[in-house]
Amino acid sequence: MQISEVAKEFNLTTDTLRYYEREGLIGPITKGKNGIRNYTESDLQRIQFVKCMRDAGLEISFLKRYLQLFEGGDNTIKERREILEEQRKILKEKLDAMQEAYNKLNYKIDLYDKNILDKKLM
Amino acid sequence: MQISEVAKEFNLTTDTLRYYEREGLIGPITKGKNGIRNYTESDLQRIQFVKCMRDAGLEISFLKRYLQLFEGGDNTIKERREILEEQRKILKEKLDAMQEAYNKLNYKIDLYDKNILDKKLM
DNA sequence: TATTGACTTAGAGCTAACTCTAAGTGATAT
DNA sequence: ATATCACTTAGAGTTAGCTCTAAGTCAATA
Repeated sequence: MQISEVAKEFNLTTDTLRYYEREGLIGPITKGKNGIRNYTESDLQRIQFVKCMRDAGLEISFLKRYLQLFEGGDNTIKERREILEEQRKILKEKLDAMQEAYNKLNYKIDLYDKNILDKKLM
Repeated sequence: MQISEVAKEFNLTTDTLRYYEREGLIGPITKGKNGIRNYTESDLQRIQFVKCMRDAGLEISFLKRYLQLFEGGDNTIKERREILEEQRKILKEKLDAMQEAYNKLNYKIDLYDKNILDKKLM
């Protein structure tokens, strides 16, 4: 599969895909003798994972470290687990903060609908 | 209330508080004749709102626009409601993406705990 | 054969949101 | 009186994560 198709499939730009590769999040993608990237099924699986985690706001540096450990084989399992747990904790905190803001927005919109705005509160 | 106390209370830096003021998210904070900022109760309420929304990832440009409309009085109510709704939608999408990643992390950690790792999956 | 269009590279540029620096003021503690 | 400390300003610097530019290759179509 060619880079533009992959980009389309995952709603990324080709620049971003090459950038992720440079950063070591994916690949290196094998190239035909014309130098053109050809993405395999397992490349796509990896991109899917990266995309999901990036959409949730996980940092590239974390993903890079985790995926490098993954390449490192079974003796990295313990550390991998730790990293995942640490990221889960960070994610949970963000989720809670966002849920709080979401509730607040809902409440506010409700006040607008009921026309009972307190002029002192934003 | 003095800037450093406010910073402590909301877990922000004094730099950030002055930055928010420059950007028009809060204030202008009134100053004593020595030029030192003195935050009022209503300044704190506003900072609380801004902090909550920023923690959820809402952009400064949105907050600025919303709060300026707020200053504009009752004839901005319609537009304010629209902005809130637009931001709620964006927030909902992010929340969903994060929930998905969170579930995936939970699942993965579970696999690590049960020692049933598929070597092909990250 | 000429041009179009997708691909390649290295590296520069951009944006949001801070964060820091330098130079200065003014009140309090020794 | 001198030093310390929190505050002030304008403006420069930083970071993450892209995003764009320029120059070039190659295959397919007019």
